[in-house]
Amino acid sequence: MSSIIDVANAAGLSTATVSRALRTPEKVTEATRARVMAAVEAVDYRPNLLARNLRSDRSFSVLVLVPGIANPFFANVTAGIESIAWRRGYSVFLGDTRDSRDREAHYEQLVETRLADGVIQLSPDYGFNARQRAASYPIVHACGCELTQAPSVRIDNAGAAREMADHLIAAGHRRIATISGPAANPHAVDRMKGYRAALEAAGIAFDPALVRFGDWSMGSGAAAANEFLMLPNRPTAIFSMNDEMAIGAIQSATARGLRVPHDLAITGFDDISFAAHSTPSLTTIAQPAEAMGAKACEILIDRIEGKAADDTVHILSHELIVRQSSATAN
Amino acid sequence: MSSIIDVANAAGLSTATVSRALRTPEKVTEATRARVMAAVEAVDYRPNLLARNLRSDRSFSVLVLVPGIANPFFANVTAGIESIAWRRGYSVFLGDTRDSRDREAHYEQLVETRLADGVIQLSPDYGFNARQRAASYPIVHACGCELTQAPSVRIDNAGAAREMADHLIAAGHRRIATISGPAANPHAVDRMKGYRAALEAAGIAFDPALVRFGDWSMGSGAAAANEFLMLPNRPTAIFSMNDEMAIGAIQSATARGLRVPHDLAITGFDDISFAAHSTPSLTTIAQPAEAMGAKACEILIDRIEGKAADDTVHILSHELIVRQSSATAN
DNA sequence: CTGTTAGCGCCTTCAT
DNA sequence: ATGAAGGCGCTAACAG
Repeated sequence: MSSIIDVANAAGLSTATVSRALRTPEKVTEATRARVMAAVEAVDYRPNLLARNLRSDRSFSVLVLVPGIANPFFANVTAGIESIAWRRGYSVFLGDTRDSRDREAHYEQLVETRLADGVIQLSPDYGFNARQRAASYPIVHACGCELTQAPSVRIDNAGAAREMADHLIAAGHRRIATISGPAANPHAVDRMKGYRAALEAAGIAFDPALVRFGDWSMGSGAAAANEFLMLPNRPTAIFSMNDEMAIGAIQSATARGLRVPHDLAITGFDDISFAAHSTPSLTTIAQPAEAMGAKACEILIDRIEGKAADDTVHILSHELIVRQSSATAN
Repeated sequence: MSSIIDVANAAGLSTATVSRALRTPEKVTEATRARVMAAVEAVDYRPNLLARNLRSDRSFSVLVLVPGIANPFFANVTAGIESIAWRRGYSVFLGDTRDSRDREAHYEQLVETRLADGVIQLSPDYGFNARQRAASYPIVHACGCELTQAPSVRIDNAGAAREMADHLIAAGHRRIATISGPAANPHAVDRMKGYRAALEAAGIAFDPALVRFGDWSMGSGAAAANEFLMLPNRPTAIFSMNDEMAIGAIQSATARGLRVPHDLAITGFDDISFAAHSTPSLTTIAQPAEAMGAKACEILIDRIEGKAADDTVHILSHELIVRQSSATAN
């Protein structure tokens, strides 16, 4: 593997000149630049970025901490991150935490050992927030909750949930069940607020029997729906806090011979690609997943490079997408 | 940021001894080891891995080239890769090629510039295979096709497609349409072979009118199904070459008032998580996505570390999963 | 068992 | 505009 020394020898120049010709061409004669390029070609030179990074104490890579890359929503956020990182010349380390605090901590070592210049956190988890305060390196949250501190990107989860519940109420529903995420999950907490606010505004009493906590998986959504449907006075609508659980709920309802939305309306949250193609298609809240990742990545790299230190909470806009699963019965 | 020198000073030892105490504890006294540990603690030392990697000319990271991380199947393969990389102390760079040759080439620079020790390729693309031959660094294919060279991991795509078509034929179908991936895609080519072999064995003439080429997306599956269903003599079954297109096909069929599987059987390929929860649930071929990624990663790291240079094609077993979408009519 | 020394490949003063 | 020299932080000889 040829080094810059080989190029220098081949070109009859010093390594310093070669370095300059490659990195700051304007500081070098047109002629020498050509000589260097020829030499690079001749010895098939590729800079050793390990060395360059050591020298500059920068790695030009960012770490993305994702609770699970197999989750389509997070995968989309990650895709948004990658697109910006790519454009700005950074690589991305994939840190799949699998919701494990231990794994998360291990991955943070990548930054502390100089292998990454900063991190983008996709989990809204509190614990990490707390430690973040003490962190000496740049962190940006791409999927924040109300309590997430700046710099961060998020949507108005409570507001979006409120809109969805309002939508169901407007369609005439009074018994609206909800399939929440894990009780302590910040996104679930925020969305629960919106759900309850909508009920209250409509004068509908909150009924704990109409709340079940899933784990965001389709199976847990199916199980929750089954329980709701065995209730003596069963709900006429189910507001699920993500699309996967809603899809599971549709499956349960259909298996019991119920027609969605005629007998039971079901709504999701996120608008993953499968929402538009489920049977029936799923009414949901569209989150700008890629844009959230992209924005977070822009902010992070700006920080890393010492540009304007954005210290705000960016609230991107969501959108209620009405599809078949909540269409007004007729 | 404290360096090994700070630790050495704090402990009253040389940097070499500190390094040894940390990396090869057995070469050092119990007592000095304790002193070093205390000093590490005292100055809050974290090794600079940029420096270590330069010294050893190794990066302890692998690059995964994935056509699109938002694709659930590839996301699962990637998760399998990450789990092994994690276990063996490697980090993973996410190289999302978005099916672009240009992006792929750029990402390969990570290896050539010493930032990654090897690459795992998820695309079965021919072009890359060709270049691979000349590559000077370790490459392993995780989702190979028949033409993919070793070392690689794959399933028997033709065999699996054959099984699926046989399954439909056994259920009494004679007009079996197929929604293929892009015509030149190696996986599509392999699966087409199996489809045609099954027809031939059953004495069913191959009908080009029953073949449509999608792009693996749900939308393309829906469009293809629509075309099939407008045919004067329409098919009674559709064999889709992935689950997404099958889900799109279910949507089209249902929208036209057809019942699946009663009026039209539909099958997929991959067994992504949504296959089991679609309405109706989807008959498909289960590919061991995580295991494929994991195996490929094991092979790659073994190569990197100079262990047994596995130079074989690993064919993992698939499984036909029969669900509602192809249940025998009754 | 520990210390001294050298060098991985690059870039950046400091000279010229 | 170019060259010489030093050093980023670490570890692997080589001595002792």
